[in-house]
Amino acid sequence: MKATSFDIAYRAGVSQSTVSRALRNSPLVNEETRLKVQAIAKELNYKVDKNARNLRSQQSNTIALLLFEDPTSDDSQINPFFMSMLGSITRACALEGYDLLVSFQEMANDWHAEYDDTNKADGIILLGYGDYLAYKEKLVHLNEQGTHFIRWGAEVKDMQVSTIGCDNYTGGYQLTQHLLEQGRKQCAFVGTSSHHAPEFRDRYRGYCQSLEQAGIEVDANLQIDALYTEEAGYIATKDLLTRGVKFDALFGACDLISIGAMRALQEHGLAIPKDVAVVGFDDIPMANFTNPALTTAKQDTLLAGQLLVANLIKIINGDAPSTFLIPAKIIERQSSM
Amino acid sequence: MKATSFDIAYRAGVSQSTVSRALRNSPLVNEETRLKVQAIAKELNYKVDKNARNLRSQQSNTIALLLFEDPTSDDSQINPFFMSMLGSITRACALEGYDLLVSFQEMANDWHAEYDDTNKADGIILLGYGDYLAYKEKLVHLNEQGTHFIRWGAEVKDMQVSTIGCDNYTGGYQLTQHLLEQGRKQCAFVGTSSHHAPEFRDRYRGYCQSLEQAGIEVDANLQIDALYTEEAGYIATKDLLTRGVKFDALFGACDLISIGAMRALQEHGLAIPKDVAVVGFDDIPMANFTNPALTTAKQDTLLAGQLLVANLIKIINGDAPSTFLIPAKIIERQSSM
DNA sequence: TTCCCTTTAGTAACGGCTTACGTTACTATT
DNA sequence: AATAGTAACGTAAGCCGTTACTAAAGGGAA
Repeated sequence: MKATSFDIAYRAGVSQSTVSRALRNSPLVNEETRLKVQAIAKELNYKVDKNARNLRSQQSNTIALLLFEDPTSDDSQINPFFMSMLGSITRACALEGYDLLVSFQEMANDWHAEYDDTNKADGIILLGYGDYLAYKEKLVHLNEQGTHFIRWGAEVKDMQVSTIGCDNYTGGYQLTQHLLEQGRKQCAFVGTSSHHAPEFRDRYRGYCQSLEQAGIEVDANLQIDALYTEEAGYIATKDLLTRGVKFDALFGACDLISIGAMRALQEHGLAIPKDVAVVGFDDIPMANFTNPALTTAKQDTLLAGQLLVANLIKIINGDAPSTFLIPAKIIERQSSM
Repeated sequence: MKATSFDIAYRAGVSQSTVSRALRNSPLVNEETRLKVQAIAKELNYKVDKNARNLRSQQSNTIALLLFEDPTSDDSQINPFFMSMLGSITRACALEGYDLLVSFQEMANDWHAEYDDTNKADGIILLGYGDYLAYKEKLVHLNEQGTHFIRWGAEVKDMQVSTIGCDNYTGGYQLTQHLLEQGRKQCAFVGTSSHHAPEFRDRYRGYCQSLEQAGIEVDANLQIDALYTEEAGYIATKDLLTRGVKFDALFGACDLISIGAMRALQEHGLAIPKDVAVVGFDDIPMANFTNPALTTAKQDTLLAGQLLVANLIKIINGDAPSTFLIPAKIIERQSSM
């Protein structure tokens, strides 16, 4: 049978409340008593019952991480970038003394009331892509309910929402600059530019800015939609090629897209980077192992995780929402040089 | 303020216990009453407080996943294979109605008393590599404490422990068979063969079995230690090459090792698969994107996750521990053909 | 009508902990 | 000596559900 604080109290000859205090190192209990209690607790292999503690103190010391995947993938791989985020968030939580509840969700579901409301978690981290409009609606709900949450991604306009995100705009700008510096003139952009994927849109805006600044007109024919996956990148690039569009550089809106694009290019007999220089975005582990290795904009997932967790805890403790942009760092590899 | 079952009881004109029953669809409450209660609950946006429920019912409907990483990596990438496992476990938990608490641990820590004991989780899933001896010791502790747990990996001898694992032996055998069928004669094995890494050892045993069966003597010079990482595979292979060992095939004990090995081979001016055929193990996402794409033994992570979760739940419900081996499936790609 | 069985609710006892408040025994103050 | 202050505990009231036990009402059989 599991020992309770009463068992300890009995053996120590003190009241149960004293046990509770002693175990929490309260200054209200005498050092001697405290040591005795703690010794007995250890002996009995006692562990505080988290449910009881949480119920009483009305907080769980737990953070819920909701990971949204794009709807097409049921059993397929999760984007490695989010996996990396998950890793750093896990670590950050551990450091801050919080437990982490992980849950994969689809946007359509009623996730917005499942954690904070039930006292299972003190706050929620939102991570992932998804239908942006539906998403925004749910964020409003969360705000109305007074749920503590923070999200990763591009800023949400017209709303007071804590957001940690990458500086996609500058990242997109710098990547394009890099391509131009390599002497490339016609740079394709594979990835949607619409507001449904705000991160991609911002990268696209950076791309446009760079081109315009260099006096190059943005050519709509050089942009083609693609969402998140290797397959999407492959198909879109294939499409571009069969349409006979000419380009000597290709900017994939995320690494997976770029990897798919490289596959399409190589199948088409094009050499990378000789015929087409390719860049991606994210710096997923794979990027370093493609052939040639992929130039990309690294998002600092370690920092991102730390900021997400630290700021969420601030929010839990009553601070106002705040927003941070993390700079992206260009990692130059062979695919563009 | 958050609504409690008392609030609902008051509005519905029934007792709080009736509310509790109604919300749990107990047959002890009249249909009409039940619908009324449920309607009010919905209206008030009521959610059961998990802490109270768990405290009372002495179970948490939560599973804890402990992920062990090899000690060298602090902020580096987690092995993609485990990430894939994590994904499938998450999904399996969701399907079974369990929440998932994720925690990264180091073997050295006191993880063996942190979850089940505190009623935070009903059971624990152990995942990852690590110092096997220390690990085994902790497993004994867990067993003594009556903790409900299950693990992924090679079987642990002399112990009653539920284990789900891949059939590493047969996988290793088949991969080697595959290499032999390609006409390769001298096959290097990069990966430790010691009992510290039981998965690797089993793969090595399969490798030996295949060679012997083909009448080829196992050459100790062709085996070199390497643990888990790309870097380790790179260094080990480099070592092999500088020692002037001749081989026309290379079996990496896991994909990351093989990827590192391929890097070393290519730097050394060797063509894959022409000069050296390479195979790996795991089928991590990267394996499909290396150049050339890596032939490997796919571990069915989806099935693995389901089995881990399903069997853990059985154990939680009082069933005896049981063990399953999942077959590996050879995925033939260009690196060996 | 009487007795018994069902159906449907209500009452109240927990689950194990935190913490506000009350109590006791001393020491310090005037 | 009377009073105040303090350190160190004890008492008990919750936190919010679940569920064993009890009760009331209605129906059918004898």
